Order: sequence, then C-alpha cells, then structure tokens
Amino acid sequence: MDTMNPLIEEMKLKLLEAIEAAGISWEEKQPPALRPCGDRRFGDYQANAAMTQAKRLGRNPRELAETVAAWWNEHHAAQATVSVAGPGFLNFLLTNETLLRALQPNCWSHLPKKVENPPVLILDYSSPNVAKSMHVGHIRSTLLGDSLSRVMRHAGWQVITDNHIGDWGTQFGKLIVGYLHQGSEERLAANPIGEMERLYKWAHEAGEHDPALQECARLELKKLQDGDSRNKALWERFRGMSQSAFDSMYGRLNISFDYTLGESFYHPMLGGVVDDLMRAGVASESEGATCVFFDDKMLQDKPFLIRKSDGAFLYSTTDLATLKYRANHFKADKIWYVTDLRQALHFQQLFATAKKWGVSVESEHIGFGSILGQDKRPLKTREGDPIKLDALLDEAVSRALAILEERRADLPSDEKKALAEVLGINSVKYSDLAQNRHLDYVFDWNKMLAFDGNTAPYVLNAYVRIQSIFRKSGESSSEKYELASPQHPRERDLMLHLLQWDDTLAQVAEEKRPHYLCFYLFYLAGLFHAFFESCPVLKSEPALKRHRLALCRMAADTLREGCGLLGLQTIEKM
RNA sequence: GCGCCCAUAGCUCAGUAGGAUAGAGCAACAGAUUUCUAAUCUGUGGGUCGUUGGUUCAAAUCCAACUGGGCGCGCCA
Repeated sequence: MDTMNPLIEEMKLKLLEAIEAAGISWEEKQPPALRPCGDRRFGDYQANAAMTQAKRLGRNPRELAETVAAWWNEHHAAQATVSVAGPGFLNFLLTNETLLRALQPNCWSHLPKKVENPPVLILDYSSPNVAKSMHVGHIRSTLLGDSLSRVMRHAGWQVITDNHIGDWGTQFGKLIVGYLHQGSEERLAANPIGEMERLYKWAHEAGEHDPALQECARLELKKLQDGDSRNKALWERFRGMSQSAFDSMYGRLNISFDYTLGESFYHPMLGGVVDDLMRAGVASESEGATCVFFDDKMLQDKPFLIRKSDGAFLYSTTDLATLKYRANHFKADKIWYVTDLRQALHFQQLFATAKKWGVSVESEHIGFGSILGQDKRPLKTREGDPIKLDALLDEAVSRALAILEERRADLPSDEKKALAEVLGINSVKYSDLAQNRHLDYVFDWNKMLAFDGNTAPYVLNAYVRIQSIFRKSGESSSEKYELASPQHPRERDLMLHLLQWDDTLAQVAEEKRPHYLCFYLFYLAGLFHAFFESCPVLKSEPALKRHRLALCRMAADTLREGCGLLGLQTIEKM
C-alpha cells in the first residue's frame, strides 16, 4: 500500500544506491524509508537507514551517515541536499526545483488509484435496529464505515458496503402484541418510529405484570416465524417504515449503501449453518446447546454458542451465515466489521470458527470506543434517554445557524439555512472522525459542536477563503494558473505539505484511521491561513499571481477531496 | 479466575515499523485588520509521558512486574 509520490520513490532508490556505494549490502525487501521530518528545522525528509544498518553491521552510525551523505551530495545535489545530524540522521532538503517537479500533474493528483485485481472488500457498518430510532450509539460505526468505504475506493479497492440491519428477533413478538392492543394508525402515520417505540415499550412493560401478555408475545413471534400471513405483513410494514426513516437519515448524512441485507435475510440459512458445522465436527453439543470449542490458549475456555438449548439461533449464528454468504456470493477477499470494541471477543470467536469451517476470507474487526455520558458510563439504549440522531443533528444545525446569524447577517436567510445544515452536519461528522477510534470519549454538545481548533469549520474556512479569492479573481480558466518554484517560506510550507497527500492516505488506509486525514487537513488549513496572511495573491505581479493562484487551486482541490473522503461536503461561503 | 483496552500540559487529545529540544487544540496572557472572509494570523507561559526495573548509540513507543480506571468472558445483540 505504498503509494508515495514517484519522485520520492525515486529518491529512495537513489538513497539505496548511496548506501551500497558506502559498502553496505541492502538486505531488506523494501528500499530504505524516507519520511517527512518530524521537525521541519532539520529538513524536509529524513532517513534512519544509516543508523539501522550501522547497528546491523556493528559500524559507527555517524561515520556511515557521513559517507552516504557525501556520496549523495556529490551525485544528486540537484535533487536534494543531505546533511547528517545527531547520531546519524540523514536529513534531506529538497531543492525548490524538485518540489515543483514533484507537484506536476504526472506526479501528483487526487485521482483514485488503479489497482490490478483489486481486493473485494465488504464493509459492514451502521446496522441500526428496525422499530427503533437511530441514536448516538450508531454514530461512530456509521461515520467511520462511510469514510473508510470512500478511502478504500480511492485506494483502488472494490468496496461493497452492506448495512446489516437488525430486522429480525424476539422484539417483533412484543411489537405485534403492542400493535394489536394499542396500535394507532393515526400515530403510526404521523410518527412511525415514535409509535413503534411506544408500542414496544407498552408491551414490554405491561408484560412484566401480565404473564398472559408475555405468552401472547411468544405466540405472535412463533406465528411470524412460521410464516403467518397477517404477522408477516405487519413485520414487513414495520420494516418498511423503519427503512424509510433510515433512508431519510442517511440522505441527510449523505451516506449510502450498496446492500441492506439484514438479519432476516439470513434467517432461512441458520439451520443449515449449524447442521453443517456439526457435520464438519466444528461444533458440538454441550449442556443442551450447540457450541464451537477452540484449542488455542486465548479461546480455549471461551466457547462460541451458536444455538440455544431451546433450539433458537443467536447473533453468532447469523454472523456465521453472513460471513459465508459474503465469501461465496460476493467472492469477498476481506470483510471489515465496524463495530464497538466491546464485541472484540465475539469477532475473535467468529473468525476462529470461520477458519475451522474452511471459509477463506480475511476478516477484521474495526473496533471503536464507546461514547460515554457525563457520568462516564456508556450511554445505554434501553434505559435513560439515548440522544436521538436526528435531534443531535438538529441541534448542531441550529447552533451553526446561530453563528451564521451573528457573523453573516448580510447573507439571505435561505442561504444561511442551507449553509447551517451543511456546517452543522459536517461538524458532527468531523468531531467524531477526528478522534482516535480506539478511545472512549465523553459526549459533550459543546465539544461535538465546537467551531474552533481541529474542527470542520476551521478546515472549511480555509476552503471558503480560497473560493473567495477565485470569485474576486474573475478568472476561471485553469490556463492562467501556473505553479512555480516557491518564492516565500509560506508557499514552500504549503507545497511540501501538499506533497504528503498520498502518504497520508496510504497511512489512513493501512491503519483504518481517518483521524490521520483530519489532522492532515487541519494542518493544511493552518498552512493555508498562514500563507493567506503573508502572501497576497490577487495583488501580486502577474507571474507570481499565476503561481499563487495555482497553489490556491491545489490547496482547494486537496481540501475538497480530503473532506470528500471523510464524507463532508464543502461550501462556498461561511 | 482468564483475557482485552486505556494512563502524555489545567482540560481534550496527537505522537505513524524505537529516533533529534515530546507536539496540537481549548482555556490564560500579549499583539496584529485603510489590504483576497478576524470563523484568521503572530507571540508567551505551561510536562518526573501512571510507577519500577530491563533491552541499546537511542524508549512516551519494545519486554517484565506493579498501581489505578474501563470492558469482555454458554443460552442478549
């Protein structure tokens, strides 16, 4: 997944040459690493190869580095000059000519990569439950999954997104009973999800004091599972109403799925899965239930239950059926499950079972931490008041609108409303994606909707300022833009950062961590703002103006593309 | 009992196959706008990287133990 700029790749090979010229035989598969300097004061790129090789051969690192640097400077000074620092760092300072060449369209672009025989990746995320509202608990999976799907498509993979919704299970018995006793067509028409939640809650609570009602729910569930036509029609109706609600939420979030194959889709396959696993000797009976046992140390005392003693199937059974279906039907090479980190053990067991079963697909659990309440306890679905996703988005949008009213009183009302919608939603998305996915975080309106610092508004503001320059320039044709050698330190900073675009994306894809992209964009926006302060564009002499306009164009394109990969929309004003 | 994750500035967090004087943002303070959007920029202060050992030229990073917090572990999803 190494997709660096061709000029940098070429420099790696030249570095390899320099190392071999110093009498070192390079035994590693990859050419020596060349990475951006952690501290710009030292140079543009750095290599640690002299130190690692010196260690391997028991030679003096500083001396070896000096030899390599001398050879490089003798042969390739036109491309970059190398200096040695500390115990043997090789610090590369690119010549301005190199920087300019590296950013030409043949070396640098935002086009998606072309990969021969790209891996087929199934991306499983979001997965809300039918008859319930989407709430904060769905945010991370939905946003991470969507961003990763965009990033991996950009990386050239064949990505298939699948929303594995919870559309089957015991809750439908209660829901049907609730509907039969309490259902209101009027309410169902006005607020389908709210009414379904009310009916479920009623049946659940009433059932606690009324065993007959519980029995009734069991019976209705059984009827549904046996194909009773009235219950099946009700179930389909509930599911349809939920799907409409999901669709409108996804529409608002600008997220879409290739497939929505929920739990019900796999239900007919479950019996076969268990039989198959039994026949293959993968599963066995234990205490009346059906389990898979594992040999390896980690899982040996943690059996995977795939059928309850009463014969009912479980989440695990559905997941096994799903995994096999994806491997066979979609010819998936990889499956990524974007879910809560607390399900880690479940996925370990699932993948271990699949392996014993002989299903060859490389599966990975892309886990993330919990969103906690102010009390540092996970926000729960069943109890308390989970914050609903649409309410959260509304709040974000209204806060964005309030800021626009204050700062942009000059804009027409309609325009402000449209901008607020995008800004609010972008802010929610960005604040989540900018987090390291492994960590829990405490939910906080102010934090989620902060418009300062490493946030969507800050990044978008850089884009907006560039658009404003373009509007004022009155020149839309790109021939007027011509990138040149950097004339000012702020230009050079910007160009060097643009050069690292490919590297950043490769890293995001490698580690499945979009927050690296957020940092890249935040940094890019900062560099642009600094450039904006000290480098006038429109008032410069023609040649400099063409150069700076080209730089603006590249920065804007990168911001737009980067935002796009996070699932954010750019705006022209704010 | 077994296992997984986390601990970095007052707060929220970065820190990418071990690298240089550990970085941002927020908050605080001091400045900058007749000029392309001040939702901006420039500067200042702020740290025994949970503790103790080990590995080496080099450890926030790797290893071991410990402390504190979270999570998971057969009939929920």
